[in-house]
Amino acid sequence: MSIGFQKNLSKGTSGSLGDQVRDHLRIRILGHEWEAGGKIPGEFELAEQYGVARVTIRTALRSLETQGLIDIRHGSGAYIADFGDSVRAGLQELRSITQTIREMGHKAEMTTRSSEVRKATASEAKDLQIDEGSDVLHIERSITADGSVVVFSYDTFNIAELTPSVMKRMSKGSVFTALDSIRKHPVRARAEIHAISSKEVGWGRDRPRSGLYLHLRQVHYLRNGNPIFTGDTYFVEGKFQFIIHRTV
Amino acid sequence: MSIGFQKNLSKGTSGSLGDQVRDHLRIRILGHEWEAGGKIPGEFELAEQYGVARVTIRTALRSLETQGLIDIRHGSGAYIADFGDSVRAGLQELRSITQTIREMGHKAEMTTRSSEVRKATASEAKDLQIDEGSDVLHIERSITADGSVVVFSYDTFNIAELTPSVMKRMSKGSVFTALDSIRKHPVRARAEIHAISSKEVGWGRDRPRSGLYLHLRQVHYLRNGNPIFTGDTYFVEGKFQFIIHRTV
DNA sequence: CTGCTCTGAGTTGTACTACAACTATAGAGG
DNA sequence: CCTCTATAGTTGTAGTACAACTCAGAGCAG
Repeated sequence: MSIGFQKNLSKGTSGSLGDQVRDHLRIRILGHEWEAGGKIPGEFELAEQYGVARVTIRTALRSLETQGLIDIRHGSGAYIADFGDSVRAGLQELRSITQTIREMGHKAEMTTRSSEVRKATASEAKDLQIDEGSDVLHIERSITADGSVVVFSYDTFNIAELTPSVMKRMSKGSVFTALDSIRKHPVRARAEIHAISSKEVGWGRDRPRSGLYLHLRQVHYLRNGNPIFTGDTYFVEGKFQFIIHRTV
Repeated sequence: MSIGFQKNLSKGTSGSLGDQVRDHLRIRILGHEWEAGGKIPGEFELAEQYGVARVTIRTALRSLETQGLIDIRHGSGAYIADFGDSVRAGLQELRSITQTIREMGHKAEMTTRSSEVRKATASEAKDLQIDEGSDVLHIERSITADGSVVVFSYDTFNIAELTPSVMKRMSKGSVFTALDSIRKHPVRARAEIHAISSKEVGWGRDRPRSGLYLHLRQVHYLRNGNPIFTGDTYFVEGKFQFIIHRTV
């Protein structure tokens, strides 16, 4: 039985066949199609399901193994890595925060505090690989899960990579889906992680008393290696469970 | 020209050929054999260098791409991801802390504060998938880089997986190299990340004033899926630069 | 000379086949 | 009941072939 793969998913997915299969398999895994520790179908059967060659399945599985989602055992099969439900909030997967919150079963809302075009600072120019003083778009937002603030973010975009319509979109919804519409979806990010205790970060009456945050200083890159935007994201400690899967 | 691969590296490496090639290529990449953004040899040439099939090279490259070390472009080649030097401290790579410190060019020292066999708590028993009250080995250590404390760690091992000689080794050197000697090297870890401000964590006169730590709550797993040890690792904020590469 | 299109060599992506290496299970034999 | 062995099933590696894509250079039009 074929899944009718390319036709069903040609809109939402992109990249090579192997990448499409990987993304589709990830959805099936996170959707609990197989129980934790359970065995997924063999490579031959998956190849038949998707209507692709076994080598294509293998590239997808290899990627999922490196991400820690599955465990491939020679001569036996591929098994769902037993990490419990928390796998969904994997830090190393570059995904929309709001979307992640929603997939965990909570209600996510985003509020834009300010959005302005200004000149790049020295640090921003260096990260974005542009000249100091070039125009950048700076956005300050907060994200809530089930009504309580979990994230404060300060993002700065290289305006040369954007279009006016995208800039408008970003104030309303997810940054990632907005960038997706002009095929400028970042495929890679480099993040520095810090613990910080500060009263200066958040705003509003819902700002946490403790002032304790997990701070991600990020630079997002396109497939061609160019940086598209940089930002400081502050996760309110205790409100957002951060999981990371470490592999050899 | 062949690298004489299997012979040179059969001691230090393990796993499939693809894993060995991946590990060797990672060393070459981190050793700056190619400049950032530069192109590495083609798959055919690498296959010839290592004396393996192209499909084996591809599995290794695919893994390195998922880890964010390289960027593969269809019809063009594989390029070194331009992240600067900081790639060496990648959080998602499961490696010895002391070894990571040394590779960054600093002097690493480890001090064991205490090492005792006791009964597992409920939480430890759950993480290690053993019965509550089973014997576990609990070790408290601190790690310094260039003389200043960067890490306090509290680790708890499932004693059933250990041998007496390994337990002695672990008090002296790296946990990972000790476990390697009995082929119980963890291949995967699940870590929760927290920001914490506490005076209770560290000890000694070098304990940081701020009490601000990046807290990793980890469970380490063997290839067969069994947990081998769990632990709380506290990184002194500001002393250790944490980098994470996020990919789609 | 400048700028454009097109061609072609080079590279990665996918398909197919074949066999080696390994695993897990069932069954024979003690 | 236990141990060993045979065997079917699965992943790992090799080899070949071609498709899809990239990039630089040749060639042409202006």
